[in-house]
Amino acid sequence: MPELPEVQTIINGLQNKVVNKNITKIIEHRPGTVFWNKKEGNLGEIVSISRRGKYIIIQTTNKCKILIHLRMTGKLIFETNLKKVSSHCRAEIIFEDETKLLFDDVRTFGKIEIFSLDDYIPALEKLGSEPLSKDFNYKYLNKKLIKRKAPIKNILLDQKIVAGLGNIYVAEILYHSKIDPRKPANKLTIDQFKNVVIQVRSVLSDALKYNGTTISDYRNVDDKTGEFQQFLKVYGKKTCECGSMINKIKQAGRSTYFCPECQR
DNA sequence: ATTGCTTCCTGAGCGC
DNA sequence: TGCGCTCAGGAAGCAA
Repeated sequence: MPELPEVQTIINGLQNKVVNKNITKIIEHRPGTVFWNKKEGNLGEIVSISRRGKYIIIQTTNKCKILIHLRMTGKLIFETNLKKVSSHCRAEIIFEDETKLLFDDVRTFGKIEIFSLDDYIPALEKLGSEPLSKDFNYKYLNKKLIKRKAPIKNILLDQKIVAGLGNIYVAEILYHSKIDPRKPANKLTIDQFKNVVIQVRSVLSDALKYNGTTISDYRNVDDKTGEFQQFLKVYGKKTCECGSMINKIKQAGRSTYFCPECQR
């Protein structure tokens, strides 16, 4: 569910709400949600909140890193009433001033992991380049994809190549790039790589501007929806602006939407 | 090394 | 109304 723009919107919302707050405790309501990769204890105050791919990274004064992944249906909701609990509350991060962050997650795939600051975190090390950074350019794509025969759709979903894209944005990016999602990655031309890079940046920054996309579950820290769903061109659509029907197929077990006329 | 299949879990929406 | 089926934005783990 939450992809880069949604995760970034959540982080932006957290900045002026929880930075500098002292974490009293983390309550786990559902086993299998919170993992301590170090001795359980005081985390201290929140120093910074950042993002890598779809991971939220919270650093604290006690040399800890809290890694949060929302997976499909996870939400982080800031709540000033300590007693209030959401419908699928899996964990709570409680602050000294009696405010808290609710970790709500219907499908329970999301995780909160606590590490020491200098721990090696394999999940982060494996990630590919950040799509909005300068490292992500056509040369990088060309180098990474030259031997990849899998469909370009599958490759763009691979976090080891680009970190932060999910099913919705990949569909939109390939639509704007006018590329057939079934096309083998190594068959793209240099011009197409260049175009993909441009469209990745364009779609993600537009989505960020509109606080992400809400299809069903996604909410920001104030429990508000995003607005980018009104700008989607193919994902979940029946017809293309060109008049032809949008095709819906399965790729690697996930639904792919594309316009057979506009995307070649 | 790369690929694609399965799995984790709950809930919504559909047809009958 | 209710049952059973399919589907859902992610990614680790596994086998081929």
